[in-house]
Amino acid sequence: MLQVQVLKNDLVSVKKLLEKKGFKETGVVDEIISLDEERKKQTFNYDETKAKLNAASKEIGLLMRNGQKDEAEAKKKEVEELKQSLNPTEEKLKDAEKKLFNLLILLPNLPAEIVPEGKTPEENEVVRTGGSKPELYNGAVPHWELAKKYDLIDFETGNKITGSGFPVYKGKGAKLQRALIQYFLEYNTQAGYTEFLPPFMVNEASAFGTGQLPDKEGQMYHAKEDNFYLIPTAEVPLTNIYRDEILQESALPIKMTAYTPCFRREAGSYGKDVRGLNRLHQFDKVEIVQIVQAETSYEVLDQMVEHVEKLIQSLGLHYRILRLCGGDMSFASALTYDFEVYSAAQDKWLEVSSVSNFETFQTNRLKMRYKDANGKSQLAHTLNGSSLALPRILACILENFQTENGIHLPVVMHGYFGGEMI
RNA sequence: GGUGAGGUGGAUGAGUGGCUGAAAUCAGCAGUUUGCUAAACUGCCGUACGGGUUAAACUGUACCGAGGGUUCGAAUCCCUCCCUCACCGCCA
Repeated sequence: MLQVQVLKNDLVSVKKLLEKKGFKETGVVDEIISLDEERKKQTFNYDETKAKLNAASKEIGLLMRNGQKDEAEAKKKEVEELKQSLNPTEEKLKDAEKKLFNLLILLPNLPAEIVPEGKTPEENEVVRTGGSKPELYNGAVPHWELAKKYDLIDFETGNKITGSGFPVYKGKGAKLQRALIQYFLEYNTQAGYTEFLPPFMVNEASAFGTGQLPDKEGQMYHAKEDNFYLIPTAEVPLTNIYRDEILQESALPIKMTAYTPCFRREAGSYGKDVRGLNRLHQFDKVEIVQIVQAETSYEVLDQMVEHVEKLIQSLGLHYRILRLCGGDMSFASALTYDFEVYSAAQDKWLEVSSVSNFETFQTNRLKMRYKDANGKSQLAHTLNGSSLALPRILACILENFQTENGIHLPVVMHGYFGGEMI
């Protein structure tokens, strides 16, 4: 959620930035500003009347104690009139506040200056490419066939017990998945991230805090009876750990990592790249989250990008890093880098990580602040990234390292997996 | 699921209608004192939104789990909901 003050400071640039993000109804911004004026005006009226009322009540108390009953009764009549005038003011105030809030939550975060213009994924900017493109042998096949051949993943059974997009990992497939999670967590904790194992369901306030609600309402699984949401990413429970808190500046940066399964309904994307592990309703992911001072967040973003890049490099995968264009970025993000890994048998780039700076967009909702050097509390910045999402990494490992004799795993995984080949 | 007890500032915890934005203690911050550490003493020490100011000072309102209600006046009384703890039942 943006701060009204930010909108007021530079109305023209804010509108331009919103348009860059693909938000067209910039008239909303004008409405917000006038509603804020109304809010202030009514706040003033309300407070003033309330002050008079409070003073009168105090007097009544005094009069009563002195036994001046008649005077007290007269005062009560006066108060009655004041109260009458308070009601409409209070209503106007509440109304303005509510309208203001409802409009504010519609606005996406403003994109950073270096975010490229554009509306579609094709307009994302390739920052750099790394690793080398694998040479496949003649009989190479896509990962879903390899999964079947080596009995690693059973999509049909997942279909039976739940539905499509809920694969069953089996034998060495399950073990490799576990080994990858273990490796990723280890890699993150060695870089100073504290490991967490958070709840996989969150309440409404948490889902709102990180921006999933109301923007992604239909994309989360919802347990209606308890009003809990299955997490679409560990970002939600992790970031919410510090909701409603004022942190000491010395406690920053806070660095967290967690493995969780992620649940996404993926409504509206049926039939699109859903083959095999490409797009699932439940998948595993190791996430990193940082809470930092405002001044350092872009530096930290670069560090996180580098952190993820090295992890992908260590797996020997061919990858590229994209700076997302305004139209392809998520609602809450100010700057996002996507990592895509080359899936050799599919001849496709698959997104395996998304690293973003949210600036104060989340912390404004979360009321997550810190006391700066002057003792003033200000909103912290939050960042997060995948490190890494499992299924597509698994798909690429299977495809890119397949040989006639089996799948030759990346060296770094040998120890974690307890073997070199599948 | 049943019964009982509770939800107060960073923590512990007092407070059953006005003198309570809230005692006290601890933690924290600043200072004084004493070779150092420690201790003692003094002061400060919630948040949000307004007014005010160059900035402060100062000042108004709201907030004692959440939302309603009673009252001139509510942390305090009433209602609804949420949560926590203890015991019982069920159970990984």
